[in-house]
Amino acid sequence: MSNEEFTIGAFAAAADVNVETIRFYQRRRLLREPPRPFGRIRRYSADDVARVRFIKTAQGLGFSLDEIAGLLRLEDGTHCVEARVAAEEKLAGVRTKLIDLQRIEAVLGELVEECCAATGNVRCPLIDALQHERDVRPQSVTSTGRVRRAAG
Amino acid sequence: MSNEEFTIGAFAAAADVNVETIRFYQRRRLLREPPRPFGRIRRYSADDVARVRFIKTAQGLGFSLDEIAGLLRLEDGTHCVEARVAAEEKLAGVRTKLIDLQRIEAVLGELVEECCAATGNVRCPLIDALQHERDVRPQSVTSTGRVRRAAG
DNA sequence: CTTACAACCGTACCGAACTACGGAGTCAAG
DNA sequence: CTTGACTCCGTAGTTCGGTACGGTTGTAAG
Repeated sequence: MSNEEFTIGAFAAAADVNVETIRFYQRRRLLREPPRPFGRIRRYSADDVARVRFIKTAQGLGFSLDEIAGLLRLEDGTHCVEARVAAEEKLAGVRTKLIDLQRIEAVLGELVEECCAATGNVRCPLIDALQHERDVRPQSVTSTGRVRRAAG
Repeated sequence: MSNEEFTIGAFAAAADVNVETIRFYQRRRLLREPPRPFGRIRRYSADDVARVRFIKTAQGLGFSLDEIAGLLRLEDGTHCVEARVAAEEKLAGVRTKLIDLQRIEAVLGELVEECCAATGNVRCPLIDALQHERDVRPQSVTSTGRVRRAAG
């Protein structure tokens, strides 16, 4: 099942990415470099393909390559306790994302339902949907609202 | 409630981004440039802050600035029919993201629960979680698996 | 054994999304 | 009415995530 069957070209095609992307991920240590038996060509397995697809999916969900590396490290069996702590943190982040996405989904769903029903609406339902728990008032450090820059 | 009360500095601080990010978004037409009455300084409202927060949240969910511009355009009331079609498309994408996130959540949750319970697992549950419906077999265009590059 | 297409590898370049810089103008406090 | 922090604006630089290029080596078909 997970024999080394793919050349890098077939591997890239199967994972639906560029060959250069594979090499790039190898440099970033997101993918292994399979052994190259005596100056021969490397071969890849279906597991590698799944791994790349996972990376791509996670990226689409807003995770950076560093974060994805962190997720992938969770499962390698070693450093059990750290993994648990890290997993809990990731989980919290994932659940926040889920809530935000669900709000967007709800609003988009309504938008499709009602469509033009609400003419003359001034406020954006999409933006309002994500208003939860954030403090938005001016910080009035001076009477004119002068404050230090945020480290964006 | 939505008076023009913030200078750009206070605005950026309230939205937790860099001042330059505000200007950048204005150039990208993601944010309005409030009028500048006779060589005076611009002022921003709490609605502007909410808009920036929305942009940042949507980015964290994997939307590009162009996609976010599309989402924001959905709500401006005009072009009703196109908005409905666009919203339906966005909704489909959002639901895919939701499913993937839920799978990641489930696996992370289990990871936290069971932790080291499963020693000697070879396959990654995280990756397996996202295996749904994707075709992963080699394309064997020739007997050696030579195929065109994917346009990553 | 040639020949053509891949793999290999280092380096250079690319677009997206910021981030910094510098010089001129604004403005509130002293 | 000066001073210093802040705004404005154009342009240049940075980081992230690839993508392209070009020369060398591997390899399968003829």
